[in-house]
Amino acid sequence: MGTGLDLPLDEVLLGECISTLKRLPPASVHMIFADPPYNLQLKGTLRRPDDSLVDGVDDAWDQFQSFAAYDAFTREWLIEARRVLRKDGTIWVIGSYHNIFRIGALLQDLGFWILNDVIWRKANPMPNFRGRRFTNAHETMIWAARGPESRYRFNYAAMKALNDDVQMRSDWYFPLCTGAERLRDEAGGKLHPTQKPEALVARVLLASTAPGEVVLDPFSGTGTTAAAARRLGRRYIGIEQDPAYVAASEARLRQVVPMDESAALALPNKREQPRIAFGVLVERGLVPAGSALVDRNRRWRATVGADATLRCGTATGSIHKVGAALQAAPSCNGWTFWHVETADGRLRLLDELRQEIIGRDGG
Amino acid sequence: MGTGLDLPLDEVLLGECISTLKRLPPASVHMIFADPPYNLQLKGTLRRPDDSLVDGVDDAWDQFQSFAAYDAFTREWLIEARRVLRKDGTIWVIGSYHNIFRIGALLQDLGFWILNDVIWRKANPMPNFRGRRFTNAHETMIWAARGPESRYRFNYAAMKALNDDVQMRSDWYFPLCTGAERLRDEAGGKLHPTQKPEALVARVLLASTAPGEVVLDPFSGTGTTAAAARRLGRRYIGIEQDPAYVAASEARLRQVVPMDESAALALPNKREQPRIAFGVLVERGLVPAGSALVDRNRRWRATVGADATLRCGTATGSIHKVGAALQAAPSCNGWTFWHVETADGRLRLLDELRQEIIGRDGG
DNA sequence: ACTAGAAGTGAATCTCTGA
DNA sequence: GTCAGAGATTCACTTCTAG
Repeated sequence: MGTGLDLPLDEVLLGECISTLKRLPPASVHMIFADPPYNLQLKGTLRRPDDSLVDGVDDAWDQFQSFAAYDAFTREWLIEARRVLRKDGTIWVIGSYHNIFRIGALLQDLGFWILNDVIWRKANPMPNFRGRRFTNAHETMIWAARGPESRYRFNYAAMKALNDDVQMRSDWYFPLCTGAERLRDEAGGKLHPTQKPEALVARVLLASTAPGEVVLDPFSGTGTTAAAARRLGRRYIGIEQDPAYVAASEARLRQVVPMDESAALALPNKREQPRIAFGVLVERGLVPAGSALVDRNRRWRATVGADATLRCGTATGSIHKVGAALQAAPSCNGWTFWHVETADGRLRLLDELRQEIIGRDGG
Repeated sequence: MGTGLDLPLDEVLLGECISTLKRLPPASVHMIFADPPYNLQLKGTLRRPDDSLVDGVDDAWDQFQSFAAYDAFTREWLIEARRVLRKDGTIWVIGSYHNIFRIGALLQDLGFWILNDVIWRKANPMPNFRGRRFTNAHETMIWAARGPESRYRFNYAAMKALNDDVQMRSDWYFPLCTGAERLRDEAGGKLHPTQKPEALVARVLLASTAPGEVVLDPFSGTGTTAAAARRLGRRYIGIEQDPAYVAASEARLRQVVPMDESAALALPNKREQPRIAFGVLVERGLVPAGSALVDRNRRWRATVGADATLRCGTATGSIHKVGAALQAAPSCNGWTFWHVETADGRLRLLDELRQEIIGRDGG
């Protein structure tokens, strides 16, 4: 056991992933974005949990050995990631067909609850040079909550806004990280083999974190997650075992200018807005006691009581209950069902009146 | 041990998947297409915002006690599938995030060699009605050879021809199986809860089989694989445990008219309409978060958020909504209303920037 | 006959707060 | 922990119905 750390913030920690994770306090980060090694066969740098090197091998038996070693490594860092994750936090893991199936199965085995798999469709993938397969034009990200009961964060309204007011789908289209964004080594080549586009990670952060929350990347690499977090006003912790990448990250992060707080703030979900009781509208005289509410088609007309209950025929109760009863529906959102009639005969939705109050004094 | 079968051709066999597979001779089929149970684990009922009921998959065949039970079942049918597959044959398995990771890991564990994962992007997926996740807009197909040394078939030229003479990518865009193609029960409802579009399976067959070769579907359902195979001049074997589905398949297959290969390759390849959201301009930095947009007369100035929402006074929302709110108009096309200011003080319409992106990579 | 609008539907792990 | 109640939530496409 190494020395435990208080939660270090806005740092890229130099160290091996699993042992460094073990030094972080439990239930301390809001979100984890992980881009783990894809496959031992390709890289040859995979280490067993005891830190011994796994040799590249290609016969069937050793193939199995390799998968087992990869699984052991994956299981161990995922266990630590789950420990470090707050109860209602989520994890994102990106991979390709070489490793993502093993990761997904282990996530499920360890109790994580998959929320979506999200496809990164590459605008400019590398072609298949030998013409023996389909162009490998995507990677897969798994988004999972800590468990099935987690009350995780999903910035639905922000994602919808980002997608021209229709729900964001599970397939995302982004170009590869190229050009000026790509970090270079001294020879002008790419510094890191798999640097991810910052825009991809930014959408992940925008979807599943709030400004000020803490994002952990256990395979930090060139610091893309940290850079996106810093730009969007999130706190970050990176873990990276290669000192050259840590140094490059730090240089990179010094160049990142955080955006204005107001720009980083996403459109709030309606559930997150302050709750206004219908009674407030009555008390403030926007809907006077004794006045009438009608539905969109003026099919029903209900009377408002001084205690903010509605009455329509035999139905009595909250705006929701009466709306549901009249339509014989299992439920009804009274805010978007009932209207007041203005002096000139137009209808105004209760929800509009509520929005005015929220806009005026924040509830 | 049941009685062994000679290879039955162009039949849908009535029987349970694993025991029926065991009766087929080894190394006898060229390709397997499998659409196994997804193990959805749906709990309650789900209603649309209009209170209508969603008809979920609640069939007994999709119920498993645990991941372990699902894995045991999967392992067993995959072992038999591998036995039945010819040495140079390939297998396709389709699934969603509920099951595909387990299937992929087991394929690897059993010695299959993954060639690609292919994404079926749905043109018209069911939305996420509660706004708690991304629209689940795709399913995943894994394509694997029997082993790493297999000399598998891949009809590279045919795929390229189908895709306007560029390499076929690993993300495919198809609509759901609806309308006249969808088999109906006596009440006019869907006969099978998960019938796949024949066009999807047809592309699979065109990619990885030759005319006259034998295609096996161990979860035949309504016989989509058989129908596609018959239409494309391949031989087929289906296995299906529900007699009603077997009967429906046979009626369906009688209607299928075989076509020749050149006609199949000349089929129109419906392309997706490129749709650019304003969020794409923000994410790619063409309109950076925190920057300002103005209208033609510079009467209004709005700030761009990281989620592509605009903010101008109390108005917040999409470029369209904020434009409408400021003008007190019922609607507004934000693309032709808002401008960015260039360094030299000129105005550039958002619509121009969008056209540049469309021209560059189709979004 | 044609068109506009309404109705229906698809592999879905689909809420959250406060008492 | 449970439970009641407030209240948030849909896209693309096909088929049907009314005019």
